[in-house]
Order: sequence, then C-alpha cells, then structure tokens
Amino acid sequence: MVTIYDIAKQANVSAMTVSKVINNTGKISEKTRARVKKIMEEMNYVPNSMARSLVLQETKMLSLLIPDITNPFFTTLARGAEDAAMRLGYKLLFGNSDESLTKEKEYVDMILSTRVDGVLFSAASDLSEPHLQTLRKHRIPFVLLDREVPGVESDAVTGNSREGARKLVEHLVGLGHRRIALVNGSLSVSTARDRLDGYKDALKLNDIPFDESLAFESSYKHFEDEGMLRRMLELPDPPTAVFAGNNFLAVGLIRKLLELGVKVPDRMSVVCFDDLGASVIDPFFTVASQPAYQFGAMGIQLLVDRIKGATTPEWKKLVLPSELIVRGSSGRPPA
Amino acid sequence: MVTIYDIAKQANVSAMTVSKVINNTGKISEKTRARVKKIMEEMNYVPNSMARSLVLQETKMLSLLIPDITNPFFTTLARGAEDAAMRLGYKLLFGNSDESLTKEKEYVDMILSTRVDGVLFSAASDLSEPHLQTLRKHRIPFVLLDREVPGVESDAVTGNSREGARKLVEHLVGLGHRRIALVNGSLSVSTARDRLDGYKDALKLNDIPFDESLAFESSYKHFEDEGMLRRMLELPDPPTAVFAGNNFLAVGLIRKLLELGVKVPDRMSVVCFDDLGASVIDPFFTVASQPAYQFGAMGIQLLVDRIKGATTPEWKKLVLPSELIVRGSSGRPPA
DNA sequence: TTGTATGCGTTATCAC
DNA sequence: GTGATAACGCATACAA
Repeated sequence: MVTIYDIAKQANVSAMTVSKVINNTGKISEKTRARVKKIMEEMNYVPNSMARSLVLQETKMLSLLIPDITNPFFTTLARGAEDAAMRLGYKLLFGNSDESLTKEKEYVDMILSTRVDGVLFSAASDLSEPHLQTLRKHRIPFVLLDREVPGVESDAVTGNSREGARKLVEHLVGLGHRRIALVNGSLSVSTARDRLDGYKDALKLNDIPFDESLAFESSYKHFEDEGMLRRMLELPDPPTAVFAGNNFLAVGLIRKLLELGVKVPDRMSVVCFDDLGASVIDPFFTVASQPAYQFGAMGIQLLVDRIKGATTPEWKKLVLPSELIVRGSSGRPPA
Repeated sequence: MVTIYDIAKQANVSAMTVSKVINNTGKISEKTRARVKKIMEEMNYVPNSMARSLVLQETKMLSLLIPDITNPFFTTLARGAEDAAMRLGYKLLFGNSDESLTKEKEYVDMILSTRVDGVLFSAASDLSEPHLQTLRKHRIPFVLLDREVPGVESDAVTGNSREGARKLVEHLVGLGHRRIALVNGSLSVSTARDRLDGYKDALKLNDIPFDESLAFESSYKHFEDEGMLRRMLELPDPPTAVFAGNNFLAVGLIRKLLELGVKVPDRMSVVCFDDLGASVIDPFFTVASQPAYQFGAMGIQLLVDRIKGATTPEWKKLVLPSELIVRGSSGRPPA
C-alpha cells in the first residue's frame, strides 16, 4: 500500500505537506500542491481511512439496522438512507436483524467495535431496549426508525400508524363492513400497538363494539397460522373484512384465503399497511402507504444533525403521514 | 472511549497483558486473566477495530456491490452473503449501484479507502471493467457475482443463463409456440447475452429460424417501453409468447399487456428468469429459478478462501444451475 | 508469565 | 510555506 510517506519521498517534501494537500488545509504553494497531486495520481494513492479515523476519532460511517431485508418497505427505506448518507459524505453499514434479538445484539457489538459515528435503528421489538441502552452508554448517537421503544428516549422517524389504521378501518366501515378482523404483528412492536389503537379508534367512532375474538396477533414477517384463519372463519358471526398489520401479513393471509376458496374481495375484503413493491403485477391491495424512502432519508438527516450537534438538545420526533390508497382488495361486504 | 491502557491501569498490569487476554495469545496466568476480564466487563470495554485493522493490516470487512437493491433476486443474494460473512467472522459493507456506473465508481473509491479485505462484485455492466481493474491494481481480492465482465479474469459465481434460457424457450416450444419474442436486459450485461444465446439455441434445436424483429433489448431494471410492445404486437406475424430476460421485465411486460387488453397466458404466454420474492400473492410466473441465496453464500466462501490463500492460484468458477418451474403464465398458443 | 519498545498511516501542533 | 514530533489504540517481537 502506498502511503503519504511514499508520496512525500517522490515529491521531495515532508509527509505533512502531502497531508495538507490532501485535506486542503494550511498554506501550500500552488507549485508544490500541483506536483504532489500529480504524484498521488501516478502512484494511485488512496488515503487509509482507518488511520484517519484513528486520529480524527470519527469514521464517517453510519450503521443502518433493519428487521427484515426481504420486505420492500425496508429495502426502500434502505435506499433512502443510502442515498442521503452518500450525499452527506457518510458510508452506510447495513445490518439485517431478521427480527431476531440475537442477531441484533451481534450487530450492536459490531457497531461498537467499528466505532461508527451513528446508528439508524429499526428495532426488532421492545426487547431491543437493552441494545439501545448499550449504544447510549457508549455515547453513540442513534435515531429510531419506524418503531419506538418504550423506555428509550431519542430522535425518531416514525409513521402515523394509529391514524393510518383508523383510516383503513373507516374505509372498510364506509363500505358497509361491521365485522372487521385485525391480523396484527407482534404487540411487542410499537407500530403493532399503534395500529391496534387505530383499529379501536375507528370502531369506537362508528359505534362498533370491540370484539376480542376478532383481534389476532401474529408476526410482521409472515402469516402462516392457518389455524388462526380457520378459527376466524368458523366464528358464529365471522368477519367480512380483515385489516392486516402489514404488507406481508396481507399477502400470507390472502394466499391462505384463496387456498380455502374464500374470494377477495367478494367474500372477504383485505386492507393493510405498506405497499408491496415493484414485483407486483397488478397493484391490488388497498393500503395505507408510507413514504418508506423518506423514512431512511430523513432518518439520516436527523442523525447527522445530531452527530454534528447542529440540533437542539431536545429529542426530535418526525412523524410521516401515510396515504390511504383504495384498490381492488376491498369492496362491499357480501349480502 | 476506554482503551486497553485504562484496563491495564485498573488491573495493575501492562497494556500488553490486556491485549493478550483479549486475543487469547501468549501465556497468562488464570488469575490475572480472570481479573482483567472482569475489569473489561465493568468498564464496558470494546476493542477499537480501527486501531486493530491498522496494525493487523486487515479490516475483517467485505464489501458487496449489487446493481439493484429493489430486486428480490439481489436482496436474497444479499442475505446469503450476509449470513455467510457473519458466520466467517466478517462484516459486510453493502453497496447499491443502481445499475449506474457513476455510483459504482463512488463505491469502488470508498472500498479502496476503507481497505476492505475483499469485494463481492455484481457489475453494473461490461463497462464496469475499469472499476475491476482498479481493484486488481490495488490487489483487493474480488469475486464476480451473477455477471461476468469481458477482459476481467477472476473467481466468479454465476448462473447458467444460457441453459436456463434454452429450457424456458423449449418449454414454450413444447406448448406449441413457434413465434416467441425475447425481451431482454441490456446486451452490455453478460447474463443478457447468455440468455440471448440460450434463446437462439432453443430455436435452432427446434428448427425455428431466428427472427431479429422478435428480439428486443431493454433494461433489467424495468420494462417501460410501450412503443416496443406495440411494434411487437403489430408485427404481421406477432408472437404468441415472450421470454423476458428477468423478473422485473416480466412484471412490467405483463402490466402493459393487461393494459392493452392482452390476456396472459390466453393470448400471450410469458416466461422469465428469476423468482419474484415473498410479496407475491399468487406465484403465477413460469420461471427459471436461480438459487439466489446460494449465490451470495458461495460467493463469500470463495472470496474468503481467496483472501486466506486457501485456494489454488487458478480462478474458481462456480456455475449454479437454474430450475424450470412451470406455473400459470405459460400455456398453449391461441388457436 | 509479564513488560518494553516499536510501528501501523494519518493529522494537530507548533517550530522554523 | 514547510517540516519535526507526538498521538490515536492496538499487536508483534523480544526482553526480563
């Protein structure tokens, strides 16, 4: 590897002069600057960012932790984060926790040893709290993304899950549905709780009693529990519509419904949170669409502001709105 | 930040003793080892991997460059790479070039300055060659993924695009199709050329003349060119089936076909390379499915072997087979 | 079994 | 304008 010393020798200057040329710092005559630059080119010099980090005490790296890299919501978010990071001169270290606390912990350890300048953290669940406390203890700035974590105060970019859920369910009510089921993610994830609240809000606003036997808890990763579905359908007064906590739950749900011969939306309407991405032929789902790209982009912005101290001490909370998009998966209840 | 010196002071030993405890190297009495470990715990010590890299001349970081983070093929590949990397004790630095040479170059620069130990490189196109030469010049080991690049010799994990394409087209021929169009990715990407060859192979094997007016070139990112589609449909002897170069092309194609009122597969069969991922309700496409996860996992394995010198000097070429999966998007041609 | 000196590649400080 | 020196946090080689 060629170092500043190699350049210095070739250019008949000291290493310091080379360093100054690289960083455009200090006073250097145009002549030597040009000579040094030329030699750097010739020798294919690339600064060693490890050495740089060591003395500067900053890595210009940020870490992004997401819970599901297969979900288009998070990959789109990742693109937003990546673009913003690059624009601001930071590298982005991705991590995918797969909703697993074990994996998440491994990433946190890695983050600490890598001395990244900050972390964009989309928590696996409320149980991620100790991981965040660890980051706090080591004074690594972080911004919570999409999910809040009880007991952790911090900057955050979240969606308005409660309102989005209410809008989705009110849409169903508007179509004439009264028996509306909820198939939710784990309630140890803040968005799932908010969506439950929004669901209840909508019911209350329309004088529909909350029926516990219609509220199911699953996982945002996928819907596989066929038993749950059967129980739902075999209820004395079964639902005519389902609000799914996220896109993947909706997909899994509809797959099973089709297997069981339940037509959507003819016999059952389905609505959900989050879009399904580019691989879908026919945008079919009625969704509360969230600006995933913005989640990432704004998250990075907040994080970098915090790192640079360019922000007030109070925690910044950014709440991005969701948009109700009505499509083919919801319709009037069967007569 | 707490360093080995802080630990050393607390434990009444030298910094070196601490270092040895951390790395399990040299002889240390059980007593001091225990004491040092305890103090490391208490002080929340985390080794500084920058400093470590600097002296060890290795970062234990690998870089993965993919051309499209929104495509399930590449995200699945990324998961495979990530899992394998973590298992082997490496961190993974993701990069998404978006099929853009400019972005790709930025990532290459970043890779060089970060001194990653190796790179998993899925090239934007043949024009990525200078980027790879740059890596070579700086002696950074790399493994080509999915796509070969003319003029660059290296380890590689690729699919058998030619054979996969032949199988897909022969499947169509078997159904009775004779007029089969090809909507391909850019021919400056090796897999697109291979798929064109496989397409031609299948035609020749079945005594169907290659008709240039049926072979279209688009981009793997998406299919948007409605003009191309109209020209195809308005041909004197229009195709009854299309072989799409990848999943996204097939999705875009079918969307346009549906808009134009052309039913699939009734009036037009569509087959393609690569699956569509978890967001699809109803697996509908007849595809040549590639083991995307394996691409990433094996790629990392090859790369780490190369880094450790645990492999022969000759370049290793791994070719992973694709599997023909027949589903609803292909059928007999209309009478 | 433990400690000392040295260097990895860079930059900040201050002297020339 | 330019350069010598020390420091960032750690590990290797060698002494004690």
